[in-house]
Amino acid sequence: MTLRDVAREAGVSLATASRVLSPGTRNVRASARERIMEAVDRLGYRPNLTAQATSKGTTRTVAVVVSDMQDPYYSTIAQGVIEGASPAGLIVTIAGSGHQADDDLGVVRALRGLSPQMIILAGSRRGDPRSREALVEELRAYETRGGRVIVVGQDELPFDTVILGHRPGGGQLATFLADRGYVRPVLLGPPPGSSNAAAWEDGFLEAAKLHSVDVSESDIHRAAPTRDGAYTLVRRLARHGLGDTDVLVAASDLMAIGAMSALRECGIEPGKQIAVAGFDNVVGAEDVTPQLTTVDLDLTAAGAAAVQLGLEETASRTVRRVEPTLVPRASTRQAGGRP
Amino acid sequence: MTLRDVAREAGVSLATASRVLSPGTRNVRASARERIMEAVDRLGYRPNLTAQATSKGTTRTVAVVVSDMQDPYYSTIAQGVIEGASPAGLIVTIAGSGHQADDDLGVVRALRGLSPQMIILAGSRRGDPRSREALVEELRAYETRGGRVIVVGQDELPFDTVILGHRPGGGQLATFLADRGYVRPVLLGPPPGSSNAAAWEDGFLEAAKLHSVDVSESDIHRAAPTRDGAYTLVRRLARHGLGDTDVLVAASDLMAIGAMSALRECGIEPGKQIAVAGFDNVVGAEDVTPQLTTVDLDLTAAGAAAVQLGLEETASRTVRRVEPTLVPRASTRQAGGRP
DNA sequence: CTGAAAGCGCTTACAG
DNA sequence: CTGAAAGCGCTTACAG
Repeated sequence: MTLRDVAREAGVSLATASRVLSPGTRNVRASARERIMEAVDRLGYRPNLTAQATSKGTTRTVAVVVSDMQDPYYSTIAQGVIEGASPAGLIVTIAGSGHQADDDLGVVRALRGLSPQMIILAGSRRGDPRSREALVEELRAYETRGGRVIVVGQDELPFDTVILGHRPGGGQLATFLADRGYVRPVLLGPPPGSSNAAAWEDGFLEAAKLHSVDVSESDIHRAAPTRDGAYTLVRRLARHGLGDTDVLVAASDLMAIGAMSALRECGIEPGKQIAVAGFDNVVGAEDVTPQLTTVDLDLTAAGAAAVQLGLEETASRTVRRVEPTLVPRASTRQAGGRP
Repeated sequence: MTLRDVAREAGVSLATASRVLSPGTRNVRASARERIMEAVDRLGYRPNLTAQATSKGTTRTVAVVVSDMQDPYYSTIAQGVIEGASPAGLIVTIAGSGHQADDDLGVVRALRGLSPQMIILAGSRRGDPRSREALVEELRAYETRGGRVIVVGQDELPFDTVILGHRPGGGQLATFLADRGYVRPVLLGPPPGSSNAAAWEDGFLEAAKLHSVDVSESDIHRAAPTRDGAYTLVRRLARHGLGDTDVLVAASDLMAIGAMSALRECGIEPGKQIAVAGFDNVVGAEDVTPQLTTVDLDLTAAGAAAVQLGLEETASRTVRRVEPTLVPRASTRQAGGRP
């Protein structure tokens, strides 16, 4: 079933059949158009996208690069992309590396060969300068051939970007906690290398300082940005004594949730003896006990915004922001450690 | 940067350059091979996968079709696929529909045009017979052109299949609950149309009957298979009184978690007055209070198994099974409603 | 409005 | 072992 078959069936040339089926519908006589569409239906013709791609140099496809399929942070962005792409008739393709160690570079390389119309980079690992350089170069080359690249999250790459609310969200959280009387926070973040987490941390520390809440380097602990990473870390911390810590502030809900379980197992009631706050507002954040105070990033909107941005032709680097919303819940309802 | 450039740079013909770079590495003199590889490096040549695809009719790509990106059920299978595909040098592409209403058919149609080497169908919506017919036809056509299709989950499609433990898992759970003394279960399932849920239900009911636990049609309630679906349903049920129900058995952890929150808000302590059990063992199942009893399906293994199966040439329909494991936790620790 | 022809970047018999 | 040539399925100036 090729276009040639359709053309023959409709009694026209390959060229006019192509003209009818391609998006940029050129002028074709109505009768011819009809016959062709009929033939398409009758034959069950399905255009070969890869052939279109080698001919036009691009596919009506948007590729999303994520670091970890399993992390709700990424799957929510992906969902937003799907929702944004669907009305535009674009099909979305999600690629992620299986191992933490793999950087985004390899994935982008493979993806480029597929000639998507745009690449949305949602991964947030910063990587060393060397591989960052290589990544940028790879993406630039892709742009040169007409591709669009959109970054979601980090604000450090020279491409059109959708910035999430990590920084202001961290700030809102710090202000909220200070208002509630919490003055001895301990931060649970990922190891260096995540620009999202860095923004969150900066935002938090800045606002904390403004409210005279002192957070020293020794109050910041780092672990793999997963449920288990935080769980293990907090078990260890609790063993050594959490001192007069009055609130645990995690870089993600997943980490916060792991932290809560660890506290509980160490005989510390989360939300009671020590408050807990997360980040992201994932499904499930309101189902743990106590319900988790967090910051909603509206990741779905961010994903959709990325597609929109990719559909536009921008003259220079364009940045779009998605605003965060503080979601206060029971895990920070008790008064602080000190009045 | 095309193969032609590489060939010129290496002083060979397009043909031999192609022979060196293609997987099925035919005999090429070592010196030529070296010069070509050098040229590839020097020029930063990246093969155009879509061109390869139109020429060979297939891409070294595996496409996964899911119903909902956000559901951990699907993202875990996807992760398994990625892990299975990576060593084989296949890049994976995940496609899902944004809306519940869209069936898998449209996605498969679009995907076919991309000529992946295999399509892994993880969606579990059964759809009406008509669209099922169309889906099968579409996939058959794809197979005819050399593609491989693997179904994960449902056992009702005429293709190679990886069967998950919904049926035996449901049975294990029923047996376990009966042993614990629970005799008045209420089931929380999705609306008809999910074959996974149907298998789970069958397995549960069959084993329950074996243990003289009676479950009538009126003990089975249905809602959207999401956290919110179950939450809303259980709020409603609780208002009308849950009677002497002693355990809520949900078709997924997500539903179970929503149910727990609903119970709690209605003044019923989950795990205490009414036990709760889930299915899937998602991240977070051990972080709710009480920790959730569930069944682990090993979805990662299933995803990897699907890729393996797709790599093999099977003579006739081949079925692989992944065994479920019961994970007893605190949410079913109390004695049953009746001794 | 429409067709014949060249071209997209690669692969693969076919003939040396 | 290697090259010239045909072909994959589609698109798009070019010339009617």
